[in-house]
Amino acid sequence: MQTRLPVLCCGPATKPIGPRQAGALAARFRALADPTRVAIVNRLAQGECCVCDLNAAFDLSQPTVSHHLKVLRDAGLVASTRRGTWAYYRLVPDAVQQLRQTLGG
Amino acid sequence: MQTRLPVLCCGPATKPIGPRQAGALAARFRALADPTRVAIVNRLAQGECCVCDLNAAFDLSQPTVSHHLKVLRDAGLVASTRRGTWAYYRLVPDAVQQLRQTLGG
DNA sequence: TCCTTTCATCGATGGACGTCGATATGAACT
DNA sequence: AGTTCATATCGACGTCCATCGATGAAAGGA
Repeated sequence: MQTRLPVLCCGPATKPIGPRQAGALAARFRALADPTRVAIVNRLAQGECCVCDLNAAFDLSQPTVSHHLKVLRDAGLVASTRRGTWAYYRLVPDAVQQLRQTLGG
Repeated sequence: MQTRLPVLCCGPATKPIGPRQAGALAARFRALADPTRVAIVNRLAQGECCVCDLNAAFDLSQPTVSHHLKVLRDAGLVASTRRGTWAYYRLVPDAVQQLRQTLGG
């Protein structure tokens, strides 16, 4: 897609970004702007996980957890696979790394 | 403060985080969950900047820009210094780097 | 002291978000 | 088909947020 990312922190070659890129970056950061979603991402960082485990872990209603998973999916931070009855979620490493590079990696 | 940070992405030693840490991390990410604030941080990454320049740059009302600066200040991502009539804002590199490490540094 | 400039704060408003119960979808098993 | 379990979607409600105009506070100059 794009070879270089704009950097938000103090690299030696910091470049200005336009409104579109700022909006795209903000949308991704917004997906992490909720404690439940941060915890979900942290959990998925330990490996693939099915929704039923997440439902049991977070003391929230099942629709609420499903909603947060959708937000993370729409942001491209996680992906899901249906295997039989259960749906398994996993991190999308490239997306997380892209955010990290944005912060000055 | 703390020697090690929880990591949200695919490091080899990813550790689970508690609700408090998840809330603190989400609060910081929320400070970046707005296009204007992402653009402000990107602008400050190029060096110190006074508020009047930011007001001119973002086509928003002066109170709105001031509000965003306060959000970033409360999150610890930027700091300000008053010199004479003008207030100068700058990035807090440690805070940004901390977020970066959270994403898998 | 009065005026101007710069920035922060206040109060209000419209829209977005997190949460839930109810319901729909979809897969496995009898 | 009918039943049960696992997820997703829908609709509603309360709260938070971005934005604005108006106002306050602080500094410098006439």
